[in-house]
Amino acid sequence: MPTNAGPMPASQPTNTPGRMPTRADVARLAGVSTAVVSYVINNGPRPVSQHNKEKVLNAIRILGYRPNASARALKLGSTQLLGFVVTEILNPFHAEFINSVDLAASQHGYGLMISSTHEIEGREQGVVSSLVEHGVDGLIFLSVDPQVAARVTEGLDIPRVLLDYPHPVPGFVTITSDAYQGACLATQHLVERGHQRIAYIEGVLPAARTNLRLLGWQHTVEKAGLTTDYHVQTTWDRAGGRDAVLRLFERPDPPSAIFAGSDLIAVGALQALHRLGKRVPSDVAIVSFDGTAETEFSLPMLTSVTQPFSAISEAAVAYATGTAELPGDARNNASALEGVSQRQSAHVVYPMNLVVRDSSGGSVSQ
Amino acid sequence: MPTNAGPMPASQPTNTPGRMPTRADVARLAGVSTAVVSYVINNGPRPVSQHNKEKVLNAIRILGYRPNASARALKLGSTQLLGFVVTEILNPFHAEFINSVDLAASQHGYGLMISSTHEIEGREQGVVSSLVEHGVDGLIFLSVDPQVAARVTEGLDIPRVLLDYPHPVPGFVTITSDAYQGACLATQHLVERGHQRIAYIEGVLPAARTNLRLLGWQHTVEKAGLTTDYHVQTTWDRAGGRDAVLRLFERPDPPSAIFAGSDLIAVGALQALHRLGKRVPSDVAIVSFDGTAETEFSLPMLTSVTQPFSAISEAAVAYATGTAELPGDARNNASALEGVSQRQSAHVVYPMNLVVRDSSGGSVSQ
DNA sequence: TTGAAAGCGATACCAT
DNA sequence: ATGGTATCGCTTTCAA
Repeated sequence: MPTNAGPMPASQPTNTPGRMPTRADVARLAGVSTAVVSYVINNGPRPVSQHNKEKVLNAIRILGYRPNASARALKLGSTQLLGFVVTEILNPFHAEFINSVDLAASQHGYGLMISSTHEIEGREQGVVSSLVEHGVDGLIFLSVDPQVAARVTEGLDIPRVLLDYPHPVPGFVTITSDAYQGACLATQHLVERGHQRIAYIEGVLPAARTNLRLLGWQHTVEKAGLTTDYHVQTTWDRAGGRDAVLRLFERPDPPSAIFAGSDLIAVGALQALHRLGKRVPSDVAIVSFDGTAETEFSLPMLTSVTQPFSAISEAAVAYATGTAELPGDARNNASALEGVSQRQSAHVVYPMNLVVRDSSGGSVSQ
Repeated sequence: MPTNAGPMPASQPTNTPGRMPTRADVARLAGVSTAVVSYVINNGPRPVSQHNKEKVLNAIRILGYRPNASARALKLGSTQLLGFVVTEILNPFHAEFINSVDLAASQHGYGLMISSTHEIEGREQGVVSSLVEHGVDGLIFLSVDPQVAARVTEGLDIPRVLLDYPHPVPGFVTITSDAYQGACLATQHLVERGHQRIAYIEGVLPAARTNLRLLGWQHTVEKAGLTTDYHVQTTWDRAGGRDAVLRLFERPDPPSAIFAGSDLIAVGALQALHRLGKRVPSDVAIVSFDGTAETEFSLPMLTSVTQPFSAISEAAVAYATGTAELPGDARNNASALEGVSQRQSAHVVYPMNLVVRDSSGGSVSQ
């Protein structure tokens, strides 16, 4: 036995072995009523004398008492839990949101239940049911089809937030970055570097969704008098970026610059260009979209338009917890129709930023 | 002046729309008692006639009834919730575990509460308290110091699992891959390709933790009669890998092969080698450790020893939910000392696998 | 300022 | 096979 001078285990509570202490135990030990214990723990709604407050705090410490959130939730009808539904956790873009939503939620005093559909068809229903039965106070969706999100949350009277969706959806708060503006930023950056053949690689979007990145690229390219001919569709992952570049460079007159619809696509594109013996940025320049952490450690480092992950996540949590103020006219259509409380809608858009690194020639030719 | 006359009396005493239907509503509509409704929902513990069962199921459908997990948890003392504590979500190694633990948990019918400490000193206490107060039935820790995990869970009587920790810890189930064997695999692979100067780059480990990767590399290198001189310590991230390579190649006789302690380090190393004009694998070969998704899309693709993420996560969930069988002698020290139920311990180790890709010359020099 | 007590919704035992 | 009901831990109104 080493003479471990570490901190001694704090004096163990000497209460009944198998049972967690309850508020009644605290009250008994402190010599007060259970109501007073509540008042102390919640700082209200009634005042407590300093004397009793200390006795209660002491009893709590001695017993190692922890409030039971289930009981609290049952009484109050609020769990202080938020549900986060995502299609796939390993996508770094999603991971960024998971990270910042987790932070924002804990700052608001909320717990976060995360559920991935693992891109399994029809899994949304089960995932949401589980979350709802656990009593989440609000739901945040990422990369989930709004139609599906609406269907599986039908009849629920809790705030629902859709992340990264470019259109308003009745009954939801939609929060997104300005993909059009971001695409313009990215493309304009390449135009200004003198590129004439600027390609756009993207994954396939659901038909219902306006393709704002495409629009931004198109408008910017056209305004510069360049061709919109270099538009390739693929899948939203690394393999997609790789394949798209391979196709692009089968053409007689391949592009000199690429705007990639996501970081993942850009990383795959980088790999393909490397295989083809093309140098980045001297042979081909690239700007990516999203600005996840890996853009800083690709070869070369990726210039990208970045998502305001924190701002979006904070807003999402604020709405999901009911903290955020809705726009003034948002409660206009509260028709009280058939008594179904029509949840308020809002559409919030944040601007994106251009971060110049190496892949666009940012710190090479200038 | 808004005609806002305060909160509307939204609730009508009749078919109150704002209120979720309860078991009593179902019982009333079905014309049975609440007990019968329970028996139907839980398939027991008492039998119910086919006739009544259908009436109840019907009523549930009509009302859109959802059981209230808070009430259930209060009565049963079990939330069907697991807590997952991690230091940092954006680390792809962690994301792999989040993904596979989420999958395993939902397959077991459990919800997952995730909390990151965001690597903030002392944040573990608050994070665990929140999880515990929400009543999680078990806790899973990843990359959390066992001392800290033990301290912040003191006095708790729920299963605690430590992921990716190489030693048994009293009161915890520790689950890990065999890092020693993995390191041997990786190093041996480089030895067999004829490398004489094989470096090992790793991050700094807590002093209390046996450095199994280092041991595996050392033993394998020594057994081959090679030098153990190329050992560099850095940080466990991409920047660390980059810096370590830069240092390594300041030496007069730099290594011809690198075993990287993590994928992130390998990716940073790749970047530095690129800067230095070294080609991978022809000038320098690399094998990485972990086998996260990005190893398939680095330039070149990384040969790596891979973690059995699914197997580890499934075991973790099985233990955390109390489903898994503990080894026979694990309950030996149930001394019932002072009535404090001594939780069982176990240490589970899974083997790693070598996946050969390009960075080690795997598909280049055959 | 404090205590007593009525519920929140679900479970399951004790009756029938 | 079914109904009535005490109970889980906590919040808060009402009474003192």
